[in-house]
Amino acid sequence: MSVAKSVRTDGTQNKKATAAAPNPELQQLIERLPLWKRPGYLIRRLHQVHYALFFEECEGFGITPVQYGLLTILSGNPDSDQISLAQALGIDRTNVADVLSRLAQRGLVERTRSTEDKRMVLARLTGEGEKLVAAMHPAMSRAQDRLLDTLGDKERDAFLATLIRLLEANNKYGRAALATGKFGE
Amino acid sequence: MSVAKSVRTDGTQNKKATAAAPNPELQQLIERLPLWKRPGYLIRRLHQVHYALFFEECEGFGITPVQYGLLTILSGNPDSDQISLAQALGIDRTNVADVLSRLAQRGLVERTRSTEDKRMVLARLTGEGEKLVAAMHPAMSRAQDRLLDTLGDKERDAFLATLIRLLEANNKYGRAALATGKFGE
DNA sequence: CAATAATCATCAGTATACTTCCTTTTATTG
DNA sequence: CAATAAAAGGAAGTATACTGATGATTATTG
Repeated sequence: MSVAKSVRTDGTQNKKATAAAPNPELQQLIERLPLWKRPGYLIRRLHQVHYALFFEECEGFGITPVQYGLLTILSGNPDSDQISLAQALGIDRTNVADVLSRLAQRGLVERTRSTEDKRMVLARLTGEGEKLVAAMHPAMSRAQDRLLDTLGDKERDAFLATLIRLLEANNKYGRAALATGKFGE
Repeated sequence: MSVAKSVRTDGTQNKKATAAAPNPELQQLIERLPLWKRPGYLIRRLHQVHYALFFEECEGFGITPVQYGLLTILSGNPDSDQISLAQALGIDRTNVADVLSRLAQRGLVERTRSTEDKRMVLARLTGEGEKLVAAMHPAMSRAQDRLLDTLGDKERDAFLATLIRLLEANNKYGRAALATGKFGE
């Protein structure tokens, strides 16, 4: 079986994070595997973990995290166009169209051409969509809580604050830039 | 009057927030928007930011973060089978096969059937693959650094420690569970 | 040793998430 | 006001990331 030998030195060496990694086996792994020193890798993994938790809690609803995010926005902002939705949700506009079409196919969302601007397609929840958002909320919420369950209050708050700070600092990157407009008013 | 109309009044540049006093505009946004209270949402966004930074730094190489991660593992562990790679990289085995086939198509990776166990397909870097890993490393490293650039040493270390702690606690979720035995021992 | 179980890979299918190119509609301007 | 630019959406294509089913090979066991 293949065994790791001298692994490439990773240029992204930050100082060893000793605060919270009690498992010595894992600690050793982190030292030897270059991937575990790359924040991008860690974030990708955590993203996957969230998906897994979400599906575990929300099993039976057949709704993905992104779909639920979109439904949430529509719940507070009916008749939104696709580009506004994309900016609010932080995904690409073509992706919004894809997600909307799946939701529409299931009768959770309606789409209409705007009469004021015939370029726009406006989306809103159906009655069924509203019901599903409400029914699913507790399960979604549990998934969110479980992700950070292992942290104490202080560490959890610090983690969330850092996440938000990083997003703010890097807002300009990617197509899915945050729109600091007036959703939610 | 559609909400969407008034939403697209962005263009507000975020000013850099200090640690003590975050951007009040953003704070307000977080209060208003339910999504910004969901850690899963924030992590998804940060994941996207990392991708954007990665592509900005690594433009011209035509390699994605996941592809580079796989190349990194192969660099230290030639002739690995796909399931071992999947566990080391934290992605699904079917996905590993997809990524490998793209890398093989570009001549960066070779695949052979194991003679010992004819079920296994073993992958290794070609000379070209090795060269690319080395050539790309500085750019990849810059992308990783830039993601956390805005943080001070202390906050960065705390953030990484929490990330690792969360991954450790939730390792069991999803197909892509970390294998703590295979590599790095 | 044959039947069964476990393992590894592959295939088909779904859902994000993005790029590039294109059409339609609206806004701008010479 | 006609020519042009900008904006919204759509279509096609690529790359992750997963589920479920299938087939081939190896390991186990009755």
